[in-house]
Amino acid sequence: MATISDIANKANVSRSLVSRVLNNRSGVSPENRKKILAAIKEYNYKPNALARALSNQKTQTIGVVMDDLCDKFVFDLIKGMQDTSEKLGYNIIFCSGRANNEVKFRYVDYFMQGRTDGMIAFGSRLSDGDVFKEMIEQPNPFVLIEGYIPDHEFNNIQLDNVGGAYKATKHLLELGRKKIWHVTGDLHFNVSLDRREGFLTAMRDAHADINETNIVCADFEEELAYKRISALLRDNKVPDACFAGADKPAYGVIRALYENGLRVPEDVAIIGFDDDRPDTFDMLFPRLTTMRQPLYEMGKAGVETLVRSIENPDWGPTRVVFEPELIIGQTCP
Amino acid sequence: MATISDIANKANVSRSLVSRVLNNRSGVSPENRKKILAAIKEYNYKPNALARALSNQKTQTIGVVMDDLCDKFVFDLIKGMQDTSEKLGYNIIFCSGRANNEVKFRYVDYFMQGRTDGMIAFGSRLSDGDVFKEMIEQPNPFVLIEGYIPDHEFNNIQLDNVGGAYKATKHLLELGRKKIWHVTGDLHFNVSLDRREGFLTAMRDAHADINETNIVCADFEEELAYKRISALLRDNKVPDACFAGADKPAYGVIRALYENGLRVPEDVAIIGFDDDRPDTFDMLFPRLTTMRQPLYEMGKAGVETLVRSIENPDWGPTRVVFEPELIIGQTCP
DNA sequence: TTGTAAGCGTTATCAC
DNA sequence: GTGATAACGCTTACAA
Repeated sequence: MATISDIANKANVSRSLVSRVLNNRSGVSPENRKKILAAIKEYNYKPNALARALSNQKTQTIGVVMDDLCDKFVFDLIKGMQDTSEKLGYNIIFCSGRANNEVKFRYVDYFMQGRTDGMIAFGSRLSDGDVFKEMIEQPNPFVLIEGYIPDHEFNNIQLDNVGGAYKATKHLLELGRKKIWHVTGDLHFNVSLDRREGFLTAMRDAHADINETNIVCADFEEELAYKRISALLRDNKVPDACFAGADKPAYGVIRALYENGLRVPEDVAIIGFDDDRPDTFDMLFPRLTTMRQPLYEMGKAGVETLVRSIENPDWGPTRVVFEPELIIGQTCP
Repeated sequence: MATISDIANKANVSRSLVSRVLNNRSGVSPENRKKILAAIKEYNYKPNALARALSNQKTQTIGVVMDDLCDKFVFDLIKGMQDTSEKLGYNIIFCSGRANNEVKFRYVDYFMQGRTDGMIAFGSRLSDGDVFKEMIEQPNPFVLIEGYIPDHEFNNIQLDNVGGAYKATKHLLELGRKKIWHVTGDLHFNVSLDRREGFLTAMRDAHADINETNIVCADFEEELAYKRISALLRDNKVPDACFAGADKPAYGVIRALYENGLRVPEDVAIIGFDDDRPDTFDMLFPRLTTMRQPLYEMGKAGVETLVRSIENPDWGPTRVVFEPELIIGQTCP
């Protein structure tokens, strides 16, 4: 690999002059500039980014650690982060812990060891707490999206999951439904706990009869929701509405209801969460009523917050909370 | 940020000793090792990876440029690359050009400027040719998956798209079907051209009547395939089989057929390509017969090939071609 | 076992 | 306009 010294030698000038040309600075005679550019071209020379970053103390890069890169649910988040970092002049690179804490630790460290100007972590597994604490104890700028740590101040982008679940449940109650079930997501995730809490609060606030309520856990899985709800229906238990903590299980619920001769939304109203639509066959199913999560905007806010921290270290920690929006589909009357 | 000098001062030793401790090398007295470890802990010190890489001339990192990170089709590819780089002791980071050539160029450069030990690019847009040529002209190790450049030798992981399409078409012919249509993917992608070529060759080899054949382009889109096939059916043209250059359009074809009262597979047999299943509702549709692309293995091979090039620069360029596998579903009789 | 000094490829300061 | 020289943070002969 050619270095700046090779170019300097070839052009018979000092490295400083080459550096100036590379950085488009003035103070180089036209002849020298020409010679230098020629040498750069001849050697197909590219400045070494590591050396540059070491000297500048700036990588112009944002690192993102995802819980899992392979989940179509996070596409909009990724797009929001990409578009925004693009606009703000930062490179953005992604990696994922594959739902494995040890790997996640490694990548947090990886980014923090000077390779990026700051990092963003996404996820809300309860077990992420350790990883997040690691981030708090080091000096690089960072932003947590979705995840949080109690009793600490840091850059944080959140969705109001409790409030969203409350709103969804209230919507069902206002439709006159009484026997409302709740299918939770994986309870190892904070979002699931929060949504359950919002559901219960709304029920209590409305003095709804919790005796008729069944809460089942479905791990965000369509199939599991299908099985658990089917089992309840076989017991001759029947709700008149169901709030699912995510869209995938909501679809499982619908399938179980169909197979038991129940109509949606006439017999049972359904609300999901996330606005995470199936990628094909939209057309053959009722469009799900759901709480939309503004993922694109959350990604955008994450990058903006991070860049502000990078470029203006004196800004205090920023917390942004987004509100989920009720998307009216065809599964509520 | 604490540096190695800070630790050395704190522990009252030289930087070399600290370096030895950091790299788990012998030649440090127990007392000094202890003092050094204490200082590291106290300062929460992390060695700067850039400085280290600059000195070592090794980043222990693989960079991957995807055409688009936000496409669930590439999940298995990503997993294959992640698992394999994990096993081989490399960090792996991803970025995507968002189907934008200029951005893709930037990220190829980004990785090549010393930030990674080598890189992998995935994609087969015809317009990628320029980006790929850029890669050929620089000295860092790299692997192209799916993409290729005529008349050049380099590390390349390929799927035999021509052969796969040939096999798929032959399968339909052997079922006794004669009026076979082909729905292509986006023709700005090499894979689409190759699959069309395989289709045509198989038809010619079987002396099938091409007059009855309709070839329509569907850009990998379910909806577009639906529209174009619907239009043909309205013209009272009816096939007895259809080979789709991807699974998404295959589903669009099925929908159009259903709406026109045609049964699958009785009236029309369907084969897709990619084994790219819809994420929900599998159960309500006939399982598609398709040509499976071993994406996980391709990702694995990509990383293995790259690491071999990195660690053994004398190895010549390696080309690996995978064969698609016919997956029997319910859309062929 | 320990420390000095040179080197990795840049940038920036400051004489000339 | 130009070129030494030091600095960025780390590794590694080599000498002590």
